[in-house]
Amino acid sequence: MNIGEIARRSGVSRSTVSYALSGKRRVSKVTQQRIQAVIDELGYRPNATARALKEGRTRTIGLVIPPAGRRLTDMQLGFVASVVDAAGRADLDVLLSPSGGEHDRSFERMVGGKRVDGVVLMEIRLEDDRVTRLRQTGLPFVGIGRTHLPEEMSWVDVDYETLISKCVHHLADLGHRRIALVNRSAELVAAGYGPGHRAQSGFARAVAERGLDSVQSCCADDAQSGAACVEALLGQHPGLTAIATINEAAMPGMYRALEQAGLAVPRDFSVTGVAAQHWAENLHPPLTAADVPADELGARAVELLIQRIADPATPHLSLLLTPAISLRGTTGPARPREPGR
Amino acid sequence: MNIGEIARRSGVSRSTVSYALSGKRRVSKVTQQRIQAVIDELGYRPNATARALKEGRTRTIGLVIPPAGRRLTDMQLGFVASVVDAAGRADLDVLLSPSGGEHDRSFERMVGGKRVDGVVLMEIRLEDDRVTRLRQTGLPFVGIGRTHLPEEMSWVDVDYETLISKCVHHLADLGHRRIALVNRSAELVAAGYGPGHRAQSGFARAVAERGLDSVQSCCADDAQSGAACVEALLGQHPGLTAIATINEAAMPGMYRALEQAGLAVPRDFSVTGVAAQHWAENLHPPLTAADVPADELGARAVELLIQRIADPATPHLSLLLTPAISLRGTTGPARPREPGR
DNA sequence: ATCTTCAGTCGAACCGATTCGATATCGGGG
DNA sequence: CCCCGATATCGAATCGGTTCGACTGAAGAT
Repeated sequence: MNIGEIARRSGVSRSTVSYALSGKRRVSKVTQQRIQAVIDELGYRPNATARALKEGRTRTIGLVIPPAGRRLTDMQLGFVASVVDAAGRADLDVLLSPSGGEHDRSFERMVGGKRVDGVVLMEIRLEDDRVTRLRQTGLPFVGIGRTHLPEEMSWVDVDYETLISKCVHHLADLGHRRIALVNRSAELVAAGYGPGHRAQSGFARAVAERGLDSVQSCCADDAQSGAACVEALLGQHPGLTAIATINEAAMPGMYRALEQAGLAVPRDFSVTGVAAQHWAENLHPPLTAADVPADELGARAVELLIQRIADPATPHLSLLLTPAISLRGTTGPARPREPGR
Repeated sequence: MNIGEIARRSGVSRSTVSYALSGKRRVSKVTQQRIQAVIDELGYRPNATARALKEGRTRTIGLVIPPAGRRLTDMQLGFVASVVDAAGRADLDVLLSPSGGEHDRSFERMVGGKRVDGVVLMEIRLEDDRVTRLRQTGLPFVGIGRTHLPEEMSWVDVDYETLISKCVHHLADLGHRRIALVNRSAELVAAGYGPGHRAQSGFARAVAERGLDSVQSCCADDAQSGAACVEALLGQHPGLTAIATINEAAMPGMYRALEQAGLAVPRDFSVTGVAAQHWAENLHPPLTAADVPADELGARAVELLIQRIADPATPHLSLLLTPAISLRGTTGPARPREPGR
């Protein structure tokens, strides 16, 4: 059933039906009603594909998420949920593409085939092939995250560098002298994952400023790895009294390892870092952390994208958030660990 | 840049370019190469929308997820991830629609506008408007979950009824005489959410068979509610020694409440239920539970859907999984609770 | 030399909408 | 009575592909 069928049954031309539907030209009241009656009777809905072809836009945005296999972190889930939600509010559909670096088929279908009007890109690397490709096609896009040349794109991001630095200063203020950074996985950091690198440099800067002893450590995105990582850190660095981390998924395991080592948080050991607000609040005990408002970021990314789609010539905009650290009681004054603990 | 541009630059007709690309008719070697050279030079990719219009299929499937606002459970995330993954392997794109009951705009766009070749429906209710609508349009669909008339649709599902019954029997075998079911949220159950109802009836059946005392309780999908729920249960039912639950998100809170009540699991209190395998394993302590293979279910749903898309006349197929209970040590012999605990 | 066959290519129709210019009809003004 | 303008509607072109039937020319058969 198509617009021609409606036209025939209403005894008018296809263009009249189209105008009746869109209201872009006047249609007489009787005709309008006759057409509407037929439409209601048959339950007609215009074919979105045909409309997209003619109009040159699909009313769909692409959302590029990390590739299959890895589970999304709570923060990433927050991004996805809020992007989908914000898109829905703007009557845009969302096409999902799980794709990492090199030309993924689904990414290429989406971008090359012009299936979407714009793209929200997650988990951006300092050098990112997908950004290159998007720029080359001229398709509007917005990053949740940014490359090493942030002026040349639109993005929203969390200032991991400053935040981790703040965490370190907070710990130093409490008297901690030896602090570890627990980063995301080694592969991710090696691949140039932005937050991983920026956390490293913020951490390095702050420990230098405060003259602290420090350890950097990478950890896969799951609880077991988190536990193993902390266990190793405790064993190898007896003077360690605090951890700052950006690895959400590892946090529960980190707590567990501390508990098993007989270290109470925050009495014997302090933990802080950066996490989605929802995640930090729901950990047990709730984590003192810089609360990333994932929901807001995703919505903002969509706003920027909609703007770029409307006018691709608009200058690049960006939004760098530096949320405050919420004190929830997982950090406390430094207290030397007893040997063996 | 379109196929006409390629044709002009290669000095052939548009149809020849099309045939060169699709291989559906022979094209001479020289022409083939000339066309390919132009395509490579310009980086041409056929427009997916135009192709979809002509072919009458979009090579896209819709995935209907629970509406915005509620966070997805780990199991639901597993479904989403595996559906997206399986679709990608079949070179299908995934269009996301967060929509619950009554005519959501995004659902209507997707289904009414024929934006997809088929739909995977999550979180199905016993009576489900979306199923009605899909059936009416004739669009192929597969449910992850089923209505109260399962013969009339294709679906994959977990046999919550049997599984919860097994959990109860397992607890009864260990000597527990008073058992609570912690269900999903009251609103969800009231709305006719399938697993909620089936868990209720499986529970009721099993406690009747074993002549047990029982309590049924609903609980919102988050840790805090889980804690509150268990606290209330412990207070109101001193004889309670075990819980069976299907509420993943509440589990961490349930553990916490037990701990705070001074009850050790499994020494003083037993917990079991149904959860995504990954989730049960990663809880601390790991939960004795019927392990739902969420990844497999999603993939199977896509397989069924692909089949229905290829031949919509094919009889309905379904897959009801009843995974075994993995003993991970959160259930043990019943032991009377001391008063006040 | 004529007829067949076949490989290779072209032109046109089509998918289902939107949109522009043209046309028909009608009432009112001169 | 004729002309004008407004209103309502129509027909055709268009978006960018795919596909079918027809056409061309050269090779092979008779």
